[in-house]
Amino acid sequence: MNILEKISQHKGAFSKSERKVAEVILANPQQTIHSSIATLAKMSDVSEPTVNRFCRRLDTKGFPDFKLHLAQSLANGTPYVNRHVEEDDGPEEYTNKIFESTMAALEVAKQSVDAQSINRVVDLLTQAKKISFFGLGASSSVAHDAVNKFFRFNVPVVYFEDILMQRMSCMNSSDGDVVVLISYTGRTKSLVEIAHIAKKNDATVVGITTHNSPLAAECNFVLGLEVPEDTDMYMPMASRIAQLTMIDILATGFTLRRGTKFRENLKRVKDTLRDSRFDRSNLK
Amino acid sequence: MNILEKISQHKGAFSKSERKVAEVILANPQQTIHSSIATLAKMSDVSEPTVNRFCRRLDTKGFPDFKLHLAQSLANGTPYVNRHVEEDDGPEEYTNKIFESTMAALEVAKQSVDAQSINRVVDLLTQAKKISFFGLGASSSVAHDAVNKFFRFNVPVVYFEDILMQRMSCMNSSDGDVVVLISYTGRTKSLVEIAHIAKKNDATVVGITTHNSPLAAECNFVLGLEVPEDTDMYMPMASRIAQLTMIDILATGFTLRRGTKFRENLKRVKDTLRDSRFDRSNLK
DNA sequence: TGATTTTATGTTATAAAATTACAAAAAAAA
DNA sequence: TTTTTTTTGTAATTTTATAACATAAAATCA
Repeated sequence: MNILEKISQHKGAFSKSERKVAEVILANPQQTIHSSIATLAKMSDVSEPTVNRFCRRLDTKGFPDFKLHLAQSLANGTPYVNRHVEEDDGPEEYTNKIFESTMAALEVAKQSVDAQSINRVVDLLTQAKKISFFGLGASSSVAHDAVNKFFRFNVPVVYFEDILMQRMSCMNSSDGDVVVLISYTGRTKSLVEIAHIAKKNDATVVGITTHNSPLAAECNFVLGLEVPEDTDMYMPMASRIAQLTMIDILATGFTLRRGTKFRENLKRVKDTLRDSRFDRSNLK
Repeated sequence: MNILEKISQHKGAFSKSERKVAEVILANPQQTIHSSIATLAKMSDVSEPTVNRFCRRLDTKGFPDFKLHLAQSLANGTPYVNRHVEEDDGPEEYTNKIFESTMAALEVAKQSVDAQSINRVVDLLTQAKKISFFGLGASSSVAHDAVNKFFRFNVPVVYFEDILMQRMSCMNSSDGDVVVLISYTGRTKSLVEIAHIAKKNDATVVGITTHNSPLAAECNFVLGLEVPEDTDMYMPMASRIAQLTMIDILATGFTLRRGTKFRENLKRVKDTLRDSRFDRSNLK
């Protein structure tokens, strides 16, 4: 948990002197981690023990421990300050900001994920007769990517872009089939309908979506993903990336479950690509 | 710069006792940041000043400063230790490892990227008569995603999965057309051929790939992306994510270049989706 | 309101931690 | 082997952080 955020949230609960300390730290966090307790006390115009008490109120063991937490918060890809792209950012700025906000989003997504559910879904997938991946809009390419991964495993995988095809496919599904539905908002009507159809036909429906969404309600299993999305750009960005990471996790879980021999098989699948590529030796 | 990496690189230059310290730190970095110099000295079986000298050799001001650096390295998504998925990892472990290695890969990719080239490519894209996105295998879904983004901008965008269609499309391209080719290795033969064809027909060819690859050699502009890929799993993972981030960057650059009015238009595009979704109000 | 209790803050003292200065030991060079 | 250089440790000093106590401010209650 980012300690800078913690400070600003906690602000109301501080005493007058503690608030002085908080303000100084928030104003120059970078300088704080290189200061001694005496320096910080002087800067905040309070006594040294007050600074110490301030640190303890934030559940740290004391000033040195507090500095450690602070240092980590500052290092942590998740910068406290707003890293949204702004109107007059140059290429350097927006490139860095997008990388950073993507990493920050992954960090948040990581926290929101539940390993137990993942484990159960991996179970399902390894036993599935047929696996379908459907998504619409930005999530369509995620489904596309999922097929690309899972078809290597020599399981029947299905993917359609067309909603009618998706519908028909679900209509034909049956017990033992797994349908994975991908949606950031979980509010895409036709996807919710598909979930309903698939469930009626005894398929197991897995949703990669937000908790408490209509889609989540229709699914047998939900892999919740909470991702902060920068809406200034009116495009889905971080959400897709988190979804793809989830696909990676499922695929990895799948291969682990199947054991070593299976992995050798994967290597062979990969090696068949060799002929389609230029040799590494004749590179330069 | 990650201090843990620095330690292991620097290892040859350490003296015998210093190496002892290095080993103890590398073995339990998390514990180190919560230890005093005395504890660490005892653990390493050296004297306290030796630990202090060790810290200074790594260009830190002393032990406390060293701990700060270490804390930051540990916080920093890029963990030094091998975060590859192992045979007997449980769901909790592999989930966290995949998130972390993805973030680490993005950090590396971020360093490898050149804002100048991005700026030039954004220029090209805003002026293009037609934009094509092609990729094969795992990069195919990246191209798919790119179309999904760029078609919103009301520019003619083209995307085919089929290599023959890709070829024909490039054959028909001409001056003012931009062809974006996506490949992690940059060694996929048919993609290199396509690059050649497109260039011959006066299209501008942009490659999202590794520097020094056959594909890069064929392109007019290269957006280099160096991504560490965990090859244990025999599947592309981090590379796609970095490529997608690059697409986000290009799309963002594009909208920024076009100005505010254009962005209002984007909002309208997004708002047309509203009817296809369940209202947020009738959620629960 | 004034008395009393609680809470917040500072002062002084103490302990812990880190660093410096110097000396001894080990290793390398002559 | 002797001399020089480098490495390491011991002891002293300084810096830093915390504990214990005291005072001041605020809040509660009669």
